[in-house]
Amino acid sequence: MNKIRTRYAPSPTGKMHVGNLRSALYEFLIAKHEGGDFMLRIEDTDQERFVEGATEIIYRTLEQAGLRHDEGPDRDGGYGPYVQSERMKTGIYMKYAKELIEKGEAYYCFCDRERLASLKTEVMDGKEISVYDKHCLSLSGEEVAANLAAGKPYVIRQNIPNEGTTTFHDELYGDITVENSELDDMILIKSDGYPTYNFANVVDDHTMNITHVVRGNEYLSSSPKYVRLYDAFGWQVPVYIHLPLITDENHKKLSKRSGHASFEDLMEQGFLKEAVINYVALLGWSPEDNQEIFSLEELIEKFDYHRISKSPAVFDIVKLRWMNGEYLKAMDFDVFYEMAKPWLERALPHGLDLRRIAEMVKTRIEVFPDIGGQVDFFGKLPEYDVSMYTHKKMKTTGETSLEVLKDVLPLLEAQEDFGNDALYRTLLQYGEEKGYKTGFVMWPIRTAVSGKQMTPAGATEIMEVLGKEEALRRIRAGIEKLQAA
RNA sequence: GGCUCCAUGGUCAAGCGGUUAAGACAUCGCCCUUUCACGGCGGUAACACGGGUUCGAUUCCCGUUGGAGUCACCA
Repeated sequence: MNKIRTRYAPSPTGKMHVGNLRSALYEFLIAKHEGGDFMLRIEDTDQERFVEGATEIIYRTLEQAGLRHDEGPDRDGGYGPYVQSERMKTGIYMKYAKELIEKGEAYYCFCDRERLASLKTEVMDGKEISVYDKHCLSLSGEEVAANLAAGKPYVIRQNIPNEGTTTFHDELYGDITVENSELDDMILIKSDGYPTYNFANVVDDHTMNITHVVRGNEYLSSSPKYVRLYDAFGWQVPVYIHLPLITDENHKKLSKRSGHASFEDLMEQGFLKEAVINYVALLGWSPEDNQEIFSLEELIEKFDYHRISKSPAVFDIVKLRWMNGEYLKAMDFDVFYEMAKPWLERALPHGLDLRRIAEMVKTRIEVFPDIGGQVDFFGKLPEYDVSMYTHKKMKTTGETSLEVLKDVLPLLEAQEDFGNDALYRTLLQYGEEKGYKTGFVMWPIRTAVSGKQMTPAGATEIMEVLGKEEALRRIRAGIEKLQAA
């Protein structure tokens, strides 16, 4: 039994969105679960779509996510080069294409784009569909040679018979059979000499000894063509594992084009890479038990690709937030502080004690599970309008709230130490004297002082951040508002 | 439109012929509640529909409906 080899083969066209990330993750996990190798190959055969710097984004993202590849452009494993534009220079694709031509499995095609366009047939929703008519297949050897000698531009097409069917096996979806007449004679080599994805993919996967081809199931319906290529060469067909799609809330496939969240975007929003990996792993896969929180190591250990789901999954950022919160809560404070610092510095203008505020942030993380939103609350605190409300949970009413605020105002005015602990002791003492429950006292103050019903911080914490002057101003404003009501 | 795939609550999902159909997120309600240290309890909510097969279907088969993907000198 050979060692399992999987690959992540992105085209460098921009950031990696969540769907790309999950593909890479599953490819990584499938290999690592069995102690195999995970390889990175850059598929840059389309010069028009090439985006400057995109390759670096791929490296950075994989690195950040902890999906370390065993082989790749920057890590030779004996199967290089790992970038298709470089592989092309070795003549590998043309060599194999010619082999197919000799076998009658491919042929030169000199049709220009205009002729191709005339083949297209209009369909209902405005989409044009074309099936090549094998026009150039009937060219004689002399004609081909003459065209070639004349320097006429050409492509090389795969020759698929119009009769019969083609079947291939997918580990998840089982056997899939299609009529050959449904299969277009796809282009293997483009007129610029570059191979198409379809061809380069097959040639590379074989020559790089990839055992398990793991990819999104948008390739499911074209896979028979690939299988025909393997058969034409007499190569062993790899194990296919097509992954269910990840969709947005409208059940549409995630794409860079539609501006769906990339891994980088999520990082910028304050999500933790561990949380994102963990969440994404669970989109389309579930363990035997009910475990939900996994480290990458645990995923490697427990990931059995037979348990991958067949139906598409909606990317739900609400659940990601929850999971992120779980990781944040479990995080060591110093690590958390270092991470939150940039946000704190950005959000908090005054010379406040960042460490102190980071403590507040972390202990109340469940309100805003991403650091960004959490810190943002403290940063925006000075902007929030003061407003009062009645919180039925505490059995408080406008009247009792008013009473508490009035009682407490002089106490706070007399308060010298406006730190959290001191404030708390004062209010606690007040509550005890009155025979009030703590919450009964805290809720009206917290609300008056923060202007929000749900806050990530307690009353005294907020007052500490606001400072004595501003806190008192808000309490007075709250009193006025309640009196007016 | 052709072809391919998919179909358990709003979302992620367990289930693989016999279950009161798990669990999580979200939501609703009750309780607790500044920090130092954690929330707890409960509710609403699903097998798309119709035929089979079977003693018995969420589970197997067929059809219908719905959704998605794909149909480029893009990957």
